[in-house]
Amino acid sequence: MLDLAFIRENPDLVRRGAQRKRIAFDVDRVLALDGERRRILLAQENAKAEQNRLGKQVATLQGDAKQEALARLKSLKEEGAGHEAALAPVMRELDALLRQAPNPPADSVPEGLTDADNVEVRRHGTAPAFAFAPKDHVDLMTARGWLDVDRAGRLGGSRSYILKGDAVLLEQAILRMGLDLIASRGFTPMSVPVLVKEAALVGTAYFPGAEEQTYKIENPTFEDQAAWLVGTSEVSVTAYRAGEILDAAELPLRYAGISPCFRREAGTYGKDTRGLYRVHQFNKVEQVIVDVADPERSRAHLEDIVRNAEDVLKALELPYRVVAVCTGDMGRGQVYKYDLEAWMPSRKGYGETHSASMFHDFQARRLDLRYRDKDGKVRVCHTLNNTVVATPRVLIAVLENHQQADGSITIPKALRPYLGGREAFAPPKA
RNA sequence: GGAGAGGUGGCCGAGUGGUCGAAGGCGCACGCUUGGAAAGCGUGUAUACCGGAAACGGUAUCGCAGGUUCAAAUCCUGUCCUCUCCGCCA
Repeated sequence: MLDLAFIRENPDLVRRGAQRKRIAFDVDRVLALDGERRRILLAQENAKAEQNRLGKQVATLQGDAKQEALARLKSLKEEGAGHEAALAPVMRELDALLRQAPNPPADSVPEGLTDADNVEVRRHGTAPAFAFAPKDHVDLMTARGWLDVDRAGRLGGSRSYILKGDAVLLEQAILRMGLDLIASRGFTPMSVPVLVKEAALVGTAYFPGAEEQTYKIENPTFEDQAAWLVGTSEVSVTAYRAGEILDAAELPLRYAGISPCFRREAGTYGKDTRGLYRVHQFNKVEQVIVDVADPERSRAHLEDIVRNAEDVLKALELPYRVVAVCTGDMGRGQVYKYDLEAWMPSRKGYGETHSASMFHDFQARRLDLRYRDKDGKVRVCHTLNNTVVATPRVLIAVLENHQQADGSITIPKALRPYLGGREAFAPPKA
């Protein structure tokens, strides 16, 4: 969410930002509503002020003077009710509009419409040149009894999967390696709720917007608001300190959330239907940073969390590239966004494995996540997040890239300590 | 699922109709005191919005929503959350 005062003072910047992101947003309507709001508010508060002043005197008054005061109070009360009635629809529309306001992208964000317009920033490693016909991860896994999609479908519907045997150990090894790496860089591991109240989704700016992509709970144990399953622990971790005024001395906060993630993937019928690329439930380690409202520091954090993710991909010995997500593909809240894409032989291309977002105060304002700076002034924080590692998608890259001519799969060195020192998975039994 | 207790400022905790944005304490900041420190003393210490160049003024906020009243932290209704006990279950 943008600050209303910011929109008031920078209407052109906001308008231009919305255009660049290809998001419809009526700045003029917001300005008109804001003016209306302030006009009514002033009248309402003046009436209320007189009411309060008079009300205090009433107790000391007698006879006619008292009756007169009471009559005046009555009319003031009616006047106040009138103002309130006039204000309500203005506020309702203004709040709704404000929640839709897109955060202007940084000047350096590449222009574009879709992910096809994203710009490659750098590339690491090269796609393996197989001297044999490489198998895709589904074949590699099925041959070993590691994957059962058919029975999973019966249990959990489409886009379900069951990992078995070494695939489970490999998955856990990858998650744990990622968690250890991020923890060693000062991020506090956090195991957080995946079942959350709607406020957390609204606060992190997923709602309104992503309701269709999110699983809603039919019978939550609380009734004050809807309950949902998060699509990423970013939601829980970023909202963790919501409503607090943080001490600048404890910033930046660095958290590493670990959780299952749930996504409905509505509207993706027929897309990525084979294998583990697009599933409804997966596991992820996520990095989140909360810091002071300083664009340069935020930018430095963004580069840091991208580097952390790159180091995970390097540890997995995967070729990858970093892309700067273009204006049309980046979403309402982000000021800048990088995707990291690992090489996936079966896709004959790079597939997204990480997504790093810099929000400035967009999420924090909704979350009411603030801090007191050196001068004692309360300010809204900046937030960022990025994947550390997510499975099973990354399994695709790991298994496919590391398959050998003899049918074995080499285990990246960084994972071996987590797999009892094994160096490779043997070829499947004939 | 059943029974009970409770939700007040950064924290503890007082407050049952106006003088309460809220006593007192702790914490924190600044100052005095001191060779230095502690103790002691003094002063200050919420957030949002509106108006104002500013000084400052106004409005709102005692879990949340609504009601009674000229006036609500205080009375009424609903609701959410937390805790304790019983039951059930992992």
